[in-house]
Amino acid sequence: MTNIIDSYKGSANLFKLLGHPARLAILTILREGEQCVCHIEAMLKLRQAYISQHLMVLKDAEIIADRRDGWNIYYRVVMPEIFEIMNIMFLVSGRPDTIDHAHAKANCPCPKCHPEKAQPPDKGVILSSE
Amino acid sequence: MTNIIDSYKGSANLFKLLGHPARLAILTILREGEQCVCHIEAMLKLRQAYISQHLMVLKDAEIIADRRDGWNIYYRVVMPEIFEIMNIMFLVSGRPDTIDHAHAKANCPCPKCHPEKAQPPDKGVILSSE
DNA sequence: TAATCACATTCAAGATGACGAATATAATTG
DNA sequence: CAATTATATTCGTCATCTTGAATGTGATTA
Repeated sequence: MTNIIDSYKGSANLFKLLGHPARLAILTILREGEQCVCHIEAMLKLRQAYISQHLMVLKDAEIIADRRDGWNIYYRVVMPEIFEIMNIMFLVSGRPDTIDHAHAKANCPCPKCHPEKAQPPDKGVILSSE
Repeated sequence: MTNIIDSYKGSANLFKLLGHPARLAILTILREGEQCVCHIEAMLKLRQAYISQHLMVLKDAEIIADRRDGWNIYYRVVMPEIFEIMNIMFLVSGRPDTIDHAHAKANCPCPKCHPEKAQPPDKGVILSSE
């Protein structure tokens, strides 16, 4: 523990998590704010279980956190410095640091992507309740 | 290749290289300029062959480059952005981004660490015979 | 040219990570 | 409560990474 090498383990472990293209893609999707799993699924066209596995890894490392809202679970980044790191790396690697969400919204069933379904108009239009 | 995930592979591969404590330590040692392998060896107290293996990996990725001078081979970082990335990560992980070279110089036999041997003042005076 | 020095390379076993398949769970709806 | 929806977890196999041991190589010196 008093070893020089060991003192780099924490940083190395975080870098290791960033060393996977799917996880970099997921984090980029979360750059503009929280998103549900189905949105990520629609964006990346990867199996849901596979995405969940990566989300679990990122959550264990406390890079992201989740929040449930009804059927959906929304993930968000809670370690914003990660984006600064990614920015520089994307610059070096010649990769744009943003990603287009538009085309995914059509395929994502969550209420965030379909606000018109969020408050079913025929339910009795409760504009303000308790 | 037209895949979103694939477009992150380049960045991911670089992150993967940073995902190893020994490599982070080596890069930190090179932060202040080129160093020979024996210096890194003296700093980290790791086997020479092991260090060479990591240096090879970093060189293949064109993060570092080498230069031979007599018996010694000096390595230097040729991708300075890597330090900006490491700076941020070390800040997040609570690790100082510098490393003390002083104690290693005593154990490193290279002429850079022992300038007095670099230019023998008088070749005739042999204080201790072989 | 043989010995020495600094460093590189190869090999192999063990450890870790990736990822598909199948299954489980919590919230919601009817 | 049963069915459905969104998401999580477990398991097993295959691939990659790690790391020690042994050995090879180029530059230098005697």
